[in-house]
Amino acid sequence: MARAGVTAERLTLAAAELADEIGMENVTVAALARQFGVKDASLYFHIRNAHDLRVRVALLALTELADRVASALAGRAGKDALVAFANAYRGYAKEHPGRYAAMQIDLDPETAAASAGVRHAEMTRAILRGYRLAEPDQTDAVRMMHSTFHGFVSLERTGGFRHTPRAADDSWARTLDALDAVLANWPPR
Amino acid sequence: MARAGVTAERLTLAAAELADEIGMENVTVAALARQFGVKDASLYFHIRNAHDLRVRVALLALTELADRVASALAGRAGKDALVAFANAYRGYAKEHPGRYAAMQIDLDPETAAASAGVRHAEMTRAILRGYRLAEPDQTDAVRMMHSTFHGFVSLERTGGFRHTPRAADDSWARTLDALDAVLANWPPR
DNA sequence: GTTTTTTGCCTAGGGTGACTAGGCTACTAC
DNA sequence: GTAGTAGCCTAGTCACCCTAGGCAAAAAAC
Repeated sequence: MARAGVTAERLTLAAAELADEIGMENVTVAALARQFGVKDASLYFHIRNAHDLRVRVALLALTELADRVASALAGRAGKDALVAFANAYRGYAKEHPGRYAAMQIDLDPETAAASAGVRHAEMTRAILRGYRLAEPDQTDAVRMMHSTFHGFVSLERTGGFRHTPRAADDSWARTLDALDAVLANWPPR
Repeated sequence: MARAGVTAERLTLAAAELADEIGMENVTVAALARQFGVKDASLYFHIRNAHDLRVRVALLALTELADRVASALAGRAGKDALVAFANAYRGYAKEHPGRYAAMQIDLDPETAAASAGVRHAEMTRAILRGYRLAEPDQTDAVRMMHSTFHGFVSLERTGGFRHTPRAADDSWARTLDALDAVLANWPPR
């Protein structure tokens, strides 16, 4: 019997692609095994369990997103950097809804600390250097930025903007304008 | 054999409470049946299927949240109203994490249109009257507000703020300050 | 107050998915 | 070549979702 050549990496990538196609909630060990022409039991040689698989997809997505954001950010500063970051973030979520969904599972603290999530935080802080915010304002601003991006993308994806005709793209652009304005003029305590 | 007195409403409420205790992903038809001392097959007399149950919990949560926000908003205007809305929203999510998670499934358009979600939108717009924003800025601002609230609560819940010592409460308060500032001074096109 | 209808719950059973134990076989290293 | 190990297998358990069909309790009709 020929071997299928399954590895944890190939499984993770296939799971990510499957997630983008059919939704993360439909990515099962059994479905993945079918894709590889292999019995589901065989996959447990490469992954610990279904949760482990989901964590791997989440880490993959975090890394991919961080890479994308990093290259979008190269050579930019100020509002330019803010917009580039935001568009890279939203673009990734739109192109890879399944991967984006996978990112939302909560990782245990050690895993999270070792993930590309920390690169996100660093890059967000880097943007804020253009706005000259001191701690603790900087942390608050990072959190607000992240909240806005994630919230917008998340609501857009679940159809939260459907009931109003206004295009999401336009609201997104204006939201970034507003975010830039408030970062440039962060309210004093 | 005595009847258990199961109704769709009681099932929905029990499912919501179960969700808050053990997480929405663990709310199963089987678990719910056990709570009522009944066989799982019996529940299908009251609910169509597992998805129907989740939708019911989502609608319940949307209504509860809208009620809570409405009473928090009574008699307030301007930043006062903004903060009251935001705190009611975040408070509900913190007290009822399972219900909040249930709210995130995407409803089909008709169901969403008939849900309490529209009340949320109305109330958000009501707040913005204090800031005198005309369309389409108003829609953009509504979306930004909602994104910020949802994003913050969502990140907080999945532990996105764990790696920085700054208290989430403080960042929340400052985020609301920033939101108030940007609404009061919405950037011109 | 009996009959009829409806309602609420049951048992039985099929389908899918997660996972374990234990076996066989193809590569790898010596 | 032989030993070991890595990759895949079958077989089987358990949980959950859901349907079909039966029976008894409650409600409605007479």
